[in-house]
Amino acid sequence: MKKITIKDLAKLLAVNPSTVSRALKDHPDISPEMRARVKEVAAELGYSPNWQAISFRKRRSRLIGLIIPDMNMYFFPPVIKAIERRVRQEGYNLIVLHSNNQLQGEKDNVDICRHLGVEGLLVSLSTESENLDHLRRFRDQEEAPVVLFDRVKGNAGFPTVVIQDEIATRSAIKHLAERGRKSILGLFGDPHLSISKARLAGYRQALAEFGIPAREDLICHAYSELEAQAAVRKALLITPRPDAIFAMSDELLVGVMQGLSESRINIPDEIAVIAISDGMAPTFWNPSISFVEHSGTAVGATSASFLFDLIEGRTAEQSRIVPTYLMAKAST
Amino acid sequence: MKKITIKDLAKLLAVNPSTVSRALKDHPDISPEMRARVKEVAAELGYSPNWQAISFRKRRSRLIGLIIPDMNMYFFPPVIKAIERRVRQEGYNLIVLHSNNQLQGEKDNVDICRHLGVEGLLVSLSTESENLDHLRRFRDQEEAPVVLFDRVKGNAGFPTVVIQDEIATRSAIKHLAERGRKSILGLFGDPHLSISKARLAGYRQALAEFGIPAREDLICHAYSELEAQAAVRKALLITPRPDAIFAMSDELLVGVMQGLSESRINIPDEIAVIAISDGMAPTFWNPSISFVEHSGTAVGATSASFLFDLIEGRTAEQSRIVPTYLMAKAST
DNA sequence: AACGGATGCGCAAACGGTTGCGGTGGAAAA
DNA sequence: TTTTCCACCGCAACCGTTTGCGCATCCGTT
Repeated sequence: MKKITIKDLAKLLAVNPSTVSRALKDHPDISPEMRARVKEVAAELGYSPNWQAISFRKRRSRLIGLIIPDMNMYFFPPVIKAIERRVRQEGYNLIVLHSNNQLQGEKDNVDICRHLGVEGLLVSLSTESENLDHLRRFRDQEEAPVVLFDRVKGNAGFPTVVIQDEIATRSAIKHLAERGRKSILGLFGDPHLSISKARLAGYRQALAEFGIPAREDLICHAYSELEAQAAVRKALLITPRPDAIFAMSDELLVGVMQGLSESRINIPDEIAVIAISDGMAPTFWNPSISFVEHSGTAVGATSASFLFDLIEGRTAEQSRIVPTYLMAKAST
Repeated sequence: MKKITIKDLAKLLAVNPSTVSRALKDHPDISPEMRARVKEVAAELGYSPNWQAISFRKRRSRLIGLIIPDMNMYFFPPVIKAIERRVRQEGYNLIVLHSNNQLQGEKDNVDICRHLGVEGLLVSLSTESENLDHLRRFRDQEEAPVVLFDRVKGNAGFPTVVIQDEIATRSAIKHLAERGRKSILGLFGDPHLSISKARLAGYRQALAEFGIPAREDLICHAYSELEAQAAVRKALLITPRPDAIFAMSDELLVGVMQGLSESRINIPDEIAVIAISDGMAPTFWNPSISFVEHSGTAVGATSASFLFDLIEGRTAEQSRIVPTYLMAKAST
């Protein structure tokens, strides 16, 4: 089945292709009657513009690149969904790429995006991404904006979208402190990540604020569920035993719960649990886990909107902050 | 920064663009010396071919469309990751679209794919997709293959990728029966889905095989975690109480566990639990849940490979089956 | 010496749509 | 009646790459 083109329409209507082109987009140079005729025939034959020809001619790909470190089940699914939605709203299309948490993978992905001529890049950094020159090169050579979200690097000269990491952590710790918890195990992710740093800072800050002495043996960094589980196992041996646990992410929360349920410790009587979470995982257990909501949907939507504002030159902001809310459940 | 083109190279080398084009792809008409010269200059100036021009000229988009009903956190993340990997291996790019479990969304997505000129379509159907004419039209008009995976419709004339639904279910029920469980609550998804039908069939079949009378009050269809939770709640009131639960998916398993932990029933002493799962969720609880592995990674990789085999005309198969394995844990 | 074939490159059209500019015709203004 | 002006449409170039074909040049064969 041969695709029908503007030239075909022009031949049928005995007019010039340029007239058809203009008529289809309501150019004022074309009479209303002609516009109607053209559109009628176009609709009849089911004409649909050749996307490749347009993006070639206009030198616009209408593509947005999304690079994520890894497709974990907790945070990125709603992010992707929200971004895809927003991107399509703007008439663009989304290319999703995984860096597998490796710098090389991230560089490769940037090259793919450059090759495809994407008009904007949304990046959640890999844990190896100390140096961001590959992104700078992309931004400068392609003259396309790059927005960092969630896993960002501060002061790197890129616009960023994050949650109020310190505040979110602080409100979680405050919640625990108000309930009389005094030795709070803090579980944080890769210490290279800015979110880990910020959340740890919030943790320390809150402890100080509520007069709880900070104990280094209650601060753990874990890279996976298993490591979080091991950290909890170890922490439970400390005397006196911690009376609360804070997990900075869903992944770590899962590890925490695995570690706790092993030793049949009662929540919240013996130990309270709170996390920063999208809100899904905390419902897996009984009692439900209290959490500070870190909405992937909100982060995704905000990042995409930010990117389009930059593409259109509508803003010069350096960062946007997604608010978080404390959701108290039975675990605290 | 102006992008450098073949014409630029040609001007610099004082040759014809066609020569440059051929030299870059080692066309035998071009002498080895010329090839070397061209490639050297190209590398020096960092020439990278204009993707839009190529896909326009060759009438090939090198795009694959992936339409999923909804981005749930359980099954699709590994599927997407595997597909993206495979697609990129073949030098293609992936467009991910969500139908939001609605027929209209699915149709819209197919139109987007048609418009983008995708060369193949991977579809996991929405629950509303009884009629598949929109996919048939796409396949016939675009002359591009369509592969249905996981949420498929049998006998619809499309190549499909599924797991051995009956066998997987049967092995789960067999596992329970061998452990002396006799009243097994079966939780299934939307009855319109072919996977629900097949798994229910496997359930009935296994019961018959192991001499357990089928009881309609132990068969439930749930559309969400909440509904699964409610179904469990209700089933626990039946006397005698069921001594096992089978959940056909991760989502339902979560609901089951929520329902069970409410009433503090001991697993596996009072009730055994088994599910068909990707393998992640079953580790959330203690004891770990036994499951029949339904690997999203395997389904994704198989689907993508199948699609490329069809694109290249390397196969005329009607379906591919992904094997499943019983993973016995402490819950049974 | 004439011929045939291979080798190596250039020419130009083509893909589908867009766009600056130019031209025609008719109505209004002079 | 002539001039001006605008509404409406056509002409042709152009985007970057590919490709069929043609045309030299050179080598080996008869």
